[in-house]
Amino acid sequence: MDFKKEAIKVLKKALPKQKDYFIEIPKDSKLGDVSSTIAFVLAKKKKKNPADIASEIVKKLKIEGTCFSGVTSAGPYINFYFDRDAISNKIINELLKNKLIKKEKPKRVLVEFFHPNTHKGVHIGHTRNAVIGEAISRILEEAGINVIRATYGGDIGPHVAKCLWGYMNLGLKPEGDKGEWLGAVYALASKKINNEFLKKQVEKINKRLYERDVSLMPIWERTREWSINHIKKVLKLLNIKMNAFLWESHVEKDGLKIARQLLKKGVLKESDGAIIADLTKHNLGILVVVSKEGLPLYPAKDLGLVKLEFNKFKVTKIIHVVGVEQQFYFKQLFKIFELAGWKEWAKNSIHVAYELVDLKSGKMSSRTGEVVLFTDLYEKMLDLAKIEMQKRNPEVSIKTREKIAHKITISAIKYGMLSQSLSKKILFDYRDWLSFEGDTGLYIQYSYVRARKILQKIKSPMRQKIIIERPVEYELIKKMNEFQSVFKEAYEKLDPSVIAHYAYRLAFLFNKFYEECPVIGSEYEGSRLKIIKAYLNVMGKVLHLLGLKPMKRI
RNA sequence: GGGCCCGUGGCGUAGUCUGGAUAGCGCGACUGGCUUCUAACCAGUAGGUCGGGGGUUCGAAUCCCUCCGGGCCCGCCA
Repeated sequence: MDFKKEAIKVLKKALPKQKDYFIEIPKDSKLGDVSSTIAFVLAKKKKKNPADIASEIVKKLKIEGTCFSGVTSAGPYINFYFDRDAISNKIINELLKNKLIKKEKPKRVLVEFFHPNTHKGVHIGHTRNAVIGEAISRILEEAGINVIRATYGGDIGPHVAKCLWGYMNLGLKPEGDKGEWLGAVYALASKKINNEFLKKQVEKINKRLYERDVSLMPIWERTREWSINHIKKVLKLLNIKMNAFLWESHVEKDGLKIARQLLKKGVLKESDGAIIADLTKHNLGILVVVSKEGLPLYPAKDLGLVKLEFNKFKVTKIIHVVGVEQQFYFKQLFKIFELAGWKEWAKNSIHVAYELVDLKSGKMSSRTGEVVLFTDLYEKMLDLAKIEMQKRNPEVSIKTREKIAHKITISAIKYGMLSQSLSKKILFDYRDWLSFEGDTGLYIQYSYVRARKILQKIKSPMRQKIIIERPVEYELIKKMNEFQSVFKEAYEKLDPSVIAHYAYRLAFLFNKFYEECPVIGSEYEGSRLKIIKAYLNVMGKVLHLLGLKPMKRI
């Protein structure tokens, strides 16, 4: 139900010639459900007092037969009021049909996200990326799009060479999760490799990797597998199901070939023995594609990747969820697509940029080991959730408690990563994250569980009509009515934080409703039951879009 | 030198695209509310030059200009 359109219909009859009716939704329902500031504009033209104009307009407005029950002028503002019961019935009935979103024509889109490298740890920066990517995937799916989830990681190159150097020379023994342990080896090796002699050794290993030196392959394959297992473990904990794992080692050869072809075609050129893209004409500087050693750099690999992604997966669009620090790089890359004559690929490659997760001490660095690993955060939060569960619900079996604690933890991590705007850095602090109070994932889940519990306990049939007894009921219904426009905004911007912010406002109003409006045994039981059902529909959808599993109990 | 982003109470953050009626919210502090649908909740109090200055406008946190502070990117990492 679009409130603004309803108000425009009424205004149009009295003022047919206007292009814009300056409609807005007042923050405070006391000031109306919809309002117009058109009097300001007309006052200026006619050189009259806006308040007088507003009251003149109001006299001309006819609301009989519309969904409005009143319209008044408050100074220069024209405020429309609904018949709360009637409009609430209309909204709730719409929401109960559960067709909340209009589906688009089916299309195939590839969302590329997460991007952990092998031979390095999976840290909370990767986690933000993964959670954003998954939420974007779900938003697209909700709109009717067929989504391919893919992750693309570096399993070859200097960082792998360093790690392998450490593995072969530092005499360390694998312990615990071997993939995670490799991350530590990488950090230690980075510290040790501090002179030209050792750097040369690492360079040699790197070269042998690209040459697929048979003496190095078993060790590379084995360690790579450890990392991939760890990466899959993290994805499982986050409940993310990837359709494709793409690795640099799969695309680097083809990428190199393409780079050489583009060199021949004159799209790329040679400089100091390297192959570069000279984009200075386009104000995009210079990008080195192949090193003077003849090794494919990141851009070359991306050339191979884009071909694989568009051709193999038959998608019309690729969304790259990658940190904002690579924004300039993606502009360069997409420009190369254009210059190479791949117009469709250039047009349909999108970079969704988000800010990084930093520590209070500064940037995270796998190289120095200055990172918060995903598993560290997860385990600390899980322990806390378990302790709280034990305090609150000691009667519940340990097994059930553990399951619930896991869900609480994942909800908190995901919501925490999503509720901040994409353009804002997350300054990670354990004190903030080790709390399940206030604006957290648990708050959202808690409101949902409360709604569910009431529903379970009610046996009486649903009353046919909504009766608004308390203002909060009306506020909650209006908030639920916003879902479609909120979804549309998130979809158009490819920004899940829009949904997360909405989730909090919605849960906030529900908790208030819960506090103020007894349901079971109340004379409004039937009406409120319907509100709760609608809430479960809307919040259920919202939780899903955020990648959260709706909880049955806490 | 070129480009991008951020700056809102002690801390964190929404609102900025699309200007509108007293700038929302969380944490922290203080106060009150569980024999009542689970209080990881709710209500209330204190706390704000919306980084500074100029401009546009009937009206600016929001648009434009400028300055300040912080972060990121720009030839052989990814």
